[in-house]
Amino acid sequence: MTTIADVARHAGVSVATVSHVMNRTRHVEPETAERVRAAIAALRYSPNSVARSLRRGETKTIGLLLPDNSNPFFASVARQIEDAGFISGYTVILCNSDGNAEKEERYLSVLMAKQIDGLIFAGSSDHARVFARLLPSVPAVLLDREIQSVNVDSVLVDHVHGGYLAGKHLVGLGHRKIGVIGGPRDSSSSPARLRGFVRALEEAGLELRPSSIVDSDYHFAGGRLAMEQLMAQAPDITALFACNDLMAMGALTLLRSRGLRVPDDMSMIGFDDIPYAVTTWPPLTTIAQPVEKIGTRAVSLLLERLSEPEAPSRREVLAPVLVERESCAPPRR
Amino acid sequence: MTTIADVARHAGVSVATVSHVMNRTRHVEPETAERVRAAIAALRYSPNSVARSLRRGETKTIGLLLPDNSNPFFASVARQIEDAGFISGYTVILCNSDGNAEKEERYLSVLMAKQIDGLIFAGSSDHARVFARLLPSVPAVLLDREIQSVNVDSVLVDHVHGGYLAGKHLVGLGHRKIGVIGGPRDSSSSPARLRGFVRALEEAGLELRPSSIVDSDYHFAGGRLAMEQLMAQAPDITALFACNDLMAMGALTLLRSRGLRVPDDMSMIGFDDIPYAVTTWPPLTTIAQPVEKIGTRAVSLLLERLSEPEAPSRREVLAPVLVERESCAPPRR
DNA sequence: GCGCGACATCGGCAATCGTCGTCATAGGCT
DNA sequence: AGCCTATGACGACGATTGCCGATGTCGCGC
Repeated sequence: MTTIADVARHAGVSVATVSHVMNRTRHVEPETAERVRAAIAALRYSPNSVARSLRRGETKTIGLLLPDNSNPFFASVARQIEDAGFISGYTVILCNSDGNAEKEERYLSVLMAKQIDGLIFAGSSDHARVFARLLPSVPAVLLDREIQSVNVDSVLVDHVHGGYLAGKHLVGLGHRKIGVIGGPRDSSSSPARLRGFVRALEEAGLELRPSSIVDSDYHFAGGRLAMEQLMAQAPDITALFACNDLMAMGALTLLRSRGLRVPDDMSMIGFDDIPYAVTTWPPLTTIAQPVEKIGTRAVSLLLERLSEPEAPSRREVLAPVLVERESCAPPRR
Repeated sequence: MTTIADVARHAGVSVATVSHVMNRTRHVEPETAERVRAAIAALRYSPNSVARSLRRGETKTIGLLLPDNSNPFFASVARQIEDAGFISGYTVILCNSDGNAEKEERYLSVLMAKQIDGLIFAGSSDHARVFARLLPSVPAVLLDREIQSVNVDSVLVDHVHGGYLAGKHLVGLGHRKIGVIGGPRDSSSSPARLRGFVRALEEAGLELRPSSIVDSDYHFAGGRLAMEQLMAQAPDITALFACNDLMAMGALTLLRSRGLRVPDDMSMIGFDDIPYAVTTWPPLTTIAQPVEKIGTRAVSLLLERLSEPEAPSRREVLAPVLVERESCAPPRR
């Protein structure tokens, strides 16, 4: 390891001068500066960020804590965040909590110990506890959650509106008996999507019978299972709203194995617009979350807070949009 | 920020004692230790990892540099690596290079400056340069690449064998005219897969006509396009080998839009076994890469090297396996 | 034209960030 | 006296930065 002292010696100046040359933090005689730069190049010196962080009190690192980076939705968000962060000179530490509160807490402790400059947190279920203890001590941006606290901003998606769009679309096509596959009850998103969906039905004078809704887990296999149960409970439905695309895809598979065709026998709409929604047959009509925006806005909010720690906390609400593909049609019966 | 000195003061001992209590690095009178622990708890003290890293010369951090974490294959690998690393007390810095050599180099510099303890690198194309300059200075594990160098291990998948399995499977079903959609020529994997595939054909006395192979880019849209071109160039093929699942899925979509049915009119086999391969209709027969193994083995190799820096470098070859689903059948004509 | 003080320019010393490990020391025991 | 045992003091680790000192430049008054 070559250090700044080696460079200083090699260039015949003090370490202070080397530091000032690197950081352009005060004027240095051009000739001297050149000598320093030559020494840096000759020794292939690269400053030790750990030492720098200790001294400066900032690590140029942000923590990204989410349930599962292999879920395509989070994968995209993570990608956006990593990109946006890197452009601004920040590096991202990736953490997968599986939505497990205990894991979240462990990760948070590690991240705090590592002195991250900021945190982007996609919590899953109930973690008010975690928040209360740890969050306010580091600038943070919450995804799809909010708490009232200094230092914590939120990027939210208007799930209620998304659900409403989904309902409106199906109702508009003429469907009257509609089934639903819900996500986890303790997620922030699924209940909201449902709420909006129900409102759309009500506006059309329809109601959602308890028998035509089955809760599941946001996964492919779960969607398949839920669809099976739904067929048994509510065989007369002509359309389906799945609270995310993965479950919609699972449901699609089940329908096909039963010889039912989409959209002829059953219309189907999902939520998220993951990249694989175009991959099914028929391509899935869905409510798109603005993934790129979520990531880039989260980073922006975080960076702005870093530069202005005392600003009032902000919540940014992004609008989902309906993406019509080919899995919805008017009912035949 | 509370520091070890605050704890020492609060407990009425020296900082050395506090440190030794935390790290169990020398005997401390139980009573004193208890007092120290109480102080730690009372002050909610957590040691500053940055200072610790500077002092100890290790950061408990590994860098993960890959083309794109939103590609489902890499997403899964990243997940495995993050999990395995965390269990052993390591934290992961995520970097996306897009396979761009310049970006790779920039990321590597940053990672080195941050004093990562080790690197897991899924390089994409030509980066001998990058390697030569930077790699040997940090313990590293290469995914799907190898270079001869101390300090660098490799986890490889036997792509040749995978391609061979694919070819064998199609030939075994009776196909004689087979099309291929290739990946990027400069990737490490695609040419190898092709090589194995061709060997399987040759063993059956078949040859791969140049007109029945189209190169693409490993993406969904690329696969769709390639399939279109292939239909024009080689309309008589009865089966297709796509060098990855995403392209297979694209091809599938195109076939469907042309009114062709899989596997009745065209058999199709992919490569990777991404989670969405079960999601298509029909579910995709494919050559599975052992994703979990890739991640966990990479971490193991890295940790072993960290504990034994001078050990001879190792290459670990993992075997892909055929996963039969429903996209292949004997030819009808 | 000369002498002197004010001021700008440039570089080095040393303190500092928080932790850990080595060496030193005080006390109690045999 | 000699030897443990338990703990404390202190100097790295590598970089940044406030402060001071040395040198050079300039202007002014006589």
